[in-house]
Amino acid sequence: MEQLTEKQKAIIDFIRNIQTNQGTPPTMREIMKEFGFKSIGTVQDYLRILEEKGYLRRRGKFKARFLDIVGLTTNPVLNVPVLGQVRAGAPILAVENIDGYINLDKSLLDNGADFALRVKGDSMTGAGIYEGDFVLVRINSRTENGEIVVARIGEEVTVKKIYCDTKYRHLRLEAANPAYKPISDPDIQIVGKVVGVFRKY
Amino acid sequence: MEQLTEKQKAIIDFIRNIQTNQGTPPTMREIMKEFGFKSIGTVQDYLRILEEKGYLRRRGKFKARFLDIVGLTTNPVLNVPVLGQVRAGAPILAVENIDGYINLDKSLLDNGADFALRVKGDSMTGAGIYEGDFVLVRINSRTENGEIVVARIGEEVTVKKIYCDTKYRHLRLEAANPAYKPISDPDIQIVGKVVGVFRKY
DNA sequence: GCTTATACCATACAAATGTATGGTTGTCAA
DNA sequence: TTGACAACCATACATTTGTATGGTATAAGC
Repeated sequence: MEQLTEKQKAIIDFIRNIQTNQGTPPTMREIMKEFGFKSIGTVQDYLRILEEKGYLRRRGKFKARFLDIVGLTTNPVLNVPVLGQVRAGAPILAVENIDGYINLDKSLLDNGADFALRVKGDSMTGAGIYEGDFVLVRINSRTENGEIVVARIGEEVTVKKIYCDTKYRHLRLEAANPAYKPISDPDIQIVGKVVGVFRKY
Repeated sequence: MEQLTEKQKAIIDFIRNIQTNQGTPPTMREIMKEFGFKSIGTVQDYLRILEEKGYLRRRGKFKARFLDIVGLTTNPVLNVPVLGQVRAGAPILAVENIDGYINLDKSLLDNGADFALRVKGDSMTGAGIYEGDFVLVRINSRTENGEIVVARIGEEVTVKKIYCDTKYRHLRLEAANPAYKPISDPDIQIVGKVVGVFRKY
């Protein structure tokens, strides 16, 4: 694709932003206002150039808001619930456990996620998961030895590495922090596999 | 929510369909055509009813293609470019450096992000940032000592902790991995501050 | 010097699109 | 039978929005 100047790039970024945020592209006059142009002709020039360079397409003549950004992945967005405190007895995804929702680009995850969980404690710092991080969890995904999972023991929900002691036929949870001991409780219930982590600074 | 008749439901389904498929809602006359109405007034009636019943909203008067389907409204989404290889000389956000785009829920970040970068190497594992992680970066944000930043030295772009040696009046980059030595290059250029991390398993 | 490209401005006009107003017909409940 | 409501039609008009045309200034390249 041909080079764009700074200004040209700013224009196409603006169009892309409006498109994704309000679900419809801007009009030429809206672009004009945004960039402080005093003439609509200026915008016409930019759009013509962007079209010639292959970054834009127009669908039909005289159509309002019919700019198409070439290559704009209208990425499917995943809407996952964020779990708060989990109450005893209640199923993990019960409405009363849900704290809110976040959106995530599907392309960030291979197979989607069923919920998110805010991490408490420092038991997984050795694996790069810190207190306050969001972990994204896929329920009922097949897990391998050593993978990071969300498990439930009674009303406690934790993030740990899972191991299966085939000899004794029970599950073992291990922290990624030497300060914590492995857990081998017969009541361990694997909720799902951690498929992503998000941290905010 | 109030009940809809068959026809009313068909209308809103059509609007939803057009919105998701072509990225912009239909005009009233397009709706008219689709359903074979002979008068624009018919569509006006339907839209009024759907608005009264709470299934539709209009943004502004006399605006083209500004129907909003209630409930389809996704949270504000940030569309950030993902940087690939950075070429020498080129400004960091030059089009040729951009590998693609990802969408992120705005609520995940306090002040937005300007671009994302795929992490290379293991120099920040001590801070929970691993090879392959995406870091989200805000350009020109004020940085404090010890914060994680993206810096540029020539055509190399790295993620490190930043420190200002006031005594010697120069910047120092430190890895979060004892295997790496601090960098004190006069050409260090701070690109932005790391405001988020995302990792996929 | 000439051409080309970028980056603007100004204005008139055409087409699309939303709005306002006032109808008709049929059904169903009070 | 009256009234409310859904489901239409018709037309004039206001406003937005895209198009067309013709400018100016500056810098780069031949």
